[in-house]
Formats: sequence, C-alpha cells, structure tokens
Amino acid sequence: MEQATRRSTIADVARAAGVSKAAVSFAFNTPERLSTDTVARIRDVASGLDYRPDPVARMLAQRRTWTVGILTPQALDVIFSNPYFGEFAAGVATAAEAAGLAVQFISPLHGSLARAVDRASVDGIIAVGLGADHPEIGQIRRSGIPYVLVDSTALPDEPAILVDDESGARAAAAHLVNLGHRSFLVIGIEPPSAGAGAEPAWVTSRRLRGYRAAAADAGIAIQDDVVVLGPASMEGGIEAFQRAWADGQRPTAVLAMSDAMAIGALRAARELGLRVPADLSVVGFDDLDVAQYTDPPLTTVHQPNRQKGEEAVRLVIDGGPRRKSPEPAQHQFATHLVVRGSTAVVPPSRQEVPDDRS
Amino acid sequence: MEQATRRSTIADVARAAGVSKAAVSFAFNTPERLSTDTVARIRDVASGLDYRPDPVARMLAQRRTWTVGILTPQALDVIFSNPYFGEFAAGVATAAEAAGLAVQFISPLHGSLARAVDRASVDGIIAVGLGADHPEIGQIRRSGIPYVLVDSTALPDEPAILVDDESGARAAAAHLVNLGHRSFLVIGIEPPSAGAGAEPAWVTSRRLRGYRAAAADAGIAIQDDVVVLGPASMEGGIEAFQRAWADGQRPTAVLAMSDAMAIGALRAARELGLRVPADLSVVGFDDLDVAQYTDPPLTTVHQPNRQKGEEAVRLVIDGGPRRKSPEPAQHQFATHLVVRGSTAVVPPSRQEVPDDRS
DNA sequence: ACGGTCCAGTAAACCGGTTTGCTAAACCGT
DNA sequence: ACGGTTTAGCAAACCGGTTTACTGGACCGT
Repeated sequence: MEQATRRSTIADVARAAGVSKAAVSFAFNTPERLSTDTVARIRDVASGLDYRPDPVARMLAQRRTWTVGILTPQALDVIFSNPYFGEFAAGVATAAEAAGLAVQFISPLHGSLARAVDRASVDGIIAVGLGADHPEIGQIRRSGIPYVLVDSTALPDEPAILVDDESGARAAAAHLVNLGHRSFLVIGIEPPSAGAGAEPAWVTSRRLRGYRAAAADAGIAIQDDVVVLGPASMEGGIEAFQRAWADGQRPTAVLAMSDAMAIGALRAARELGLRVPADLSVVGFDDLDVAQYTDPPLTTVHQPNRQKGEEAVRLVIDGGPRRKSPEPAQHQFATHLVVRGSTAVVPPSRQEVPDDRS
Repeated sequence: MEQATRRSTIADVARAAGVSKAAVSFAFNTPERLSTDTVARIRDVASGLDYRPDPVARMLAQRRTWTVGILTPQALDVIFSNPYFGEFAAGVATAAEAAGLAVQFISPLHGSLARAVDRASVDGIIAVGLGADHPEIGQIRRSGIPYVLVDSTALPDEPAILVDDESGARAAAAHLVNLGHRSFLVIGIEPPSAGAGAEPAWVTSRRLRGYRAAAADAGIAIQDDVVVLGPASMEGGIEAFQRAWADGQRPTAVLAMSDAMAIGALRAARELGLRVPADLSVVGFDDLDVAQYTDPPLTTVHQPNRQKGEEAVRLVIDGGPRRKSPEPAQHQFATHLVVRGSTAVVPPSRQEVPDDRS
C-alpha cells in the first residue's frame, strides 16, 4: 500500500492555496509580480506541504540545467586517483560554485564516451586532454553546447585553455644543463590511445620539444632511446625508471613530465641506493601540492592547475548564448620553473670532460 | 537571426519519418514493439537529423535521473584537493559506472547545503562526513530519495558505511607502545562545524578512544593537552605539529588521524632537524596511495577507501524502490595497521625507566 | 462619467520526451 | 466465413514545472 508518499507538486500547492500554478511559480521566482501577502500565503502553504520544486521539471521548462560537465577520455576512477586532476577540478568547482553551477563528470559510460556525452545534461562542457581530432568533439560541436578544450593543442579557432609547455620544459632542462648534467632520462606521459603519441600536439611531444631545445643549446641531443613512457602516476614513474635502469641507462638527471611520475622515480631511485640530489637530480612537471612535501622537495615546472579550471569555467560560461566576442577565446597560461631540493650539480664522478670541438 | 539551429526533437523525427512520436520512442527504447524495417527507417531518419533524445526530458518522463550524488558539507575545492576524498570518489565512480549511473557532486551552494540538495537532481545520495544530527539529513529523508551515510556514526537504523576506527586507532597506538614509546602527540581532525567536536560520534572522538585504550593498556594516559586539532591536509599537519612544538611538547611519537596530516608532520619534523623514525615515530591513518611514497614510507592504519565508495553505491542503489531488506543496511569495514618505515623503537635517550608500581 | 494605466492573478501553451490504452489489419484454425 | 488472437502503430495523457498573453478591477486625472 503506502505509496512512498508522493512528493507534492506545484499543482498541489496551487490547489491548497487556492491560486493558479503560475502564482505558485511566481511566488518563488518572481515574487514582485504578486502582492506581498499572497506570496507569504503561498510560501506558507508550500512549506506546510514541504514542497520543493522538481529540479528536473525546472530544467526542462527553462532549458537550462545549471550544470557544467567535465569531460575526460579516461575512466573516472583513474581521474579521481590523479592529484593533478583533483587540483584542476578544484579550480573548476570554485568558479562553478561562484556562478551557481553544479559540476558533473562525463566519462566513458560502458566504454563509450559518445554515449556518456549524449546522456549528460549540462549547459557547458570542459573537455580535458581530448585531442581536437577526437570524434567526440565533433559530436559536442554539433550539439550546440558551449565547450572548451583543456590541455590539448586545439585548432586555433576552438575555445581552449593551454599552458606554455614548451618553455616550461625548456626551463627545466636548461636548469639541469647549467648544473652540469649531460646525461638525461626523460619520463613521458603515454598517450591515452595508441598511435596518438606520434602527433606533435600531444603533451609529451610539446614538452619533449622544450627539453630538446634546451639540450641543443648546450650541444647535446636527447635521443629517442632515453625517453621512456608510462601512465602519469606514481606507479608509472617507478615502473618507467626501473625499465630504463634495467635497460642499462645511468642518467645523472631525470626529466619527468608529471610530478606523480617524478615521485615514483624518486622512490625507485632510492630503492636502488641512489641519493637524490647527490647522485641523481630529478625535476617534475605540474607543481602539485605534494611536490613541496616530498623528500627532498621536488624541483618542478609550475603550471596553475586551479586557475586553469577557473578560467575554463569562465570561458565556457560566456561562450554560452552565442558567444559575444568573435575572437577565438583561447587562454594560454605561462609556466615557470620552481627550484627546490631535488636537483643539484652533477656528481664529480660523472662529470664529462668538455669536448674540444669548440 | 541565425537561431542557433535548434536541435531536432522527437516530433521532428516523427514527422520526417511519417510516424507518431510514440513510434520514434519505441524505435529507440523497445524496438521489439515495432517491425524491424520501421525501426530501421526511423533510426535512419533520426541519425540523418542527428537527433539525440533530450536527457532532461527523458529524466522527467521516466522520473529517473540515472545519477547518484556525493554530498559533502565542505566546499568542492577542498574536497578535490583532498586525496582521501579522491580515492573514495574513485570507488564511487567505479561502481556507478558499472551500474550505468552518472556522478554528481553536491556541496554547499553559496554557502547553503540545503539549497544545493534542493537543486540536485539525483536518484540517490551518498553523504560523506555528515553527522546524523545534521539538519540536511532530515531534509534528505523527507525527500524520499534513498541515501547512505559515510564516515559518520549514524543512528543504528540509518543506511551507512562505516569503518572500525576504534580498533584501527588502537592497533596504531599499541604498535608504538610496543616500541617503547610513552610520550605521544595526537594530531586530530577538526570538526567541520564548531561544537560538533565534542560529540562522541565524530571521527576524531572515535579514533581518540582507540588510541587511549591502547595507551591505557600500558598504563599511560593520553591527556587532552597532547591532542591538537587541524584541518585534514598537509598544511594542517605542519601547522598542528609546529603548534605543539611551540607549546613545548617533545613527543617521541605522533599519532596522526589522517595521512595528509602525517605527511605534514613528517615535513615539519624534518625542518626542525628531527630524523624520522630515529628521533620521532609517526603513524598516519587512511593508507592513501601516497603513503607508500613518502620518505620514509608511512606506517599507517589502512582503511579501504575505494571499497567504501563502491559499497556506498551498492547500498544506495538497492535502497532504491522501497528497500527490499528490512535490515538496517549498514556496512562496517575492518581496518588494520600497515607497518612501514616511519616508526621505530623509542630513542634510548628518551627511554623512560619503568616505574616500580608493579 | 470616461478612457487610460496599473496591478494582481489566471488560463493555457509549452518544454521534449515516455507510456498507456486502443484500433485496425493480418493471421489463425476450423 | 467467422470469432479469436497477434501484430504494428497511433492518439492522447502525463511528467512538473515556466512563461506568455490576457482579464477584470482598482485607481487616476479630467
């Protein structure tokens, strides 16, 4: 029997208060259209019935969901395990809250991102790490929902949040070069889908270009065989370092493309009896909160993770009802190197005699 | 002019295909009700118009949102910055994805949790860290949405996910006692709202009871003046440790109620020139992923963060249409101590002579 | 006494789907 | 040829709000 006591609707309130549905709606949304005492009476009756407007019905009628979606090609569980992502999401959340928007995560549903996008009821989409070539972005564009691409070198006319990866990476490598390092190991982020790794837009390619430029300035080449790839996690960092070590590599410095991987490398090195930074220098990328807390504190390339999130929300919000400004609406943030304790001059035993090419 | 090319609706498709709206709906949801070729034709027309059923309209009609909400009293930005939360959310996401549900975060909107709850369109709510006394849980219960309380000693008849805090804490303290420690500093988690800290249900109280029980077994009392509170973050840990130190405390062991705070304590201690674990032992709580990567690796109390999230989803799902089982639907997970490198025997200089009470 | 503004509130259309009868035709066995 | 059962599809109600156009009365100045 007990039919779960159906929640009261606007019609119930209207009936009970002896007014029309419209009046009830006005009482909550535009009280100035009603006399003060009518409003009071309606609100009274409503709270007596503990009426709560159904958010879904409201969304349908207003054709607004008051929600922004964060879209990622990875499964949510890997996303949430990734502190880089957490910091970005924190930024999104801050700006969304300020704008009165809820945050929803859109990630592959039963393996299909496309399906997830269809199911998602959002007013705007923040797509992170999604190449501009991904089919889903076509789908999003067609759907007419405002969107912004984050961390994916986008077509020049796509709204996007970017970061100056190349000069950040360059600064990192230059720092090591100045400390006398000549023998590097690069730990890169493997692309989500095989094959995409070759494309120059992928973050690993961009950063690698920076590393190489700085090395080239000192007359050194970073060959492909000293770059090793893995997932952007601490485990990934351990694994990558161990693989390189087993491969016979004995670098004096590690250039990791994510702090998480750098932390993994730190640990792997320690387990091999290497002291950081005395025997090995390590520099990361991202400047996560934890980077200050590692031992030694991590030298890394700073990028404004939270700010990126906030700015993404802003872009997507006023990309809304037919973007006002005709400009591309892209935003590139600067990066800079933060020198902490994980880098030092190259150990004397490993110092290379300057060659007499000059 | 250009009216943003209104998306095509079910009516458009019906018209174009020369069938009724119902037929279109059937073609997608219950194709067996239509002849195969009609289905094919409708689908064809639909994809030609690139029709995509409006998820909001669907939600309204079905009265299901296919979404679970994670509700927290803290603002989203602090949530996302907290790795403990990330791991829990990862668990939720895993189970939600498996069940075909989206995940939405519900947190104070413009400072009001109640408002956020009203706005949220979800089929179930996972409330974390929300005391059973919080007014919002009354609101949720009245709304009729299935819910589950996490990490908050609930009334016995509330669906809840719990963890055996007390015995975990007890094991941690017992470990230190066995190593000869007698002088402790307890770093606890400060309650979200002032005043709630006194209640015995608060997590800090539960864990403190465990610590005290183990200490009492060895005839030592942990007085209130050696417990210091702060937010559950690395900064909070630093701050708490420094405060205690400034206060003149010189413990040989730290019992931190969260790994994040333990990491902060680790750093603060190092900055004061203390070696861990030689001069100071530290044990955390949570067993976050990072706990394995600190230096030294952190001895801590393990709790199954991800599993908690998964189980929460399960409970909330089948708490759905009038819960089948009449039982309370609570689930308590066990905890256990994981000994790693941050604890060691008390330094000789600090060893207390056993008193001759015996 | 009269036309014009305001004011308070209403009726009905609408948002875009789903779902419940219902019907007409096809099929069936006898 | 006939009643009974499927089958394929339709019309209309419904989900629970918002919003637009309209109305009747009060108030206003002249």
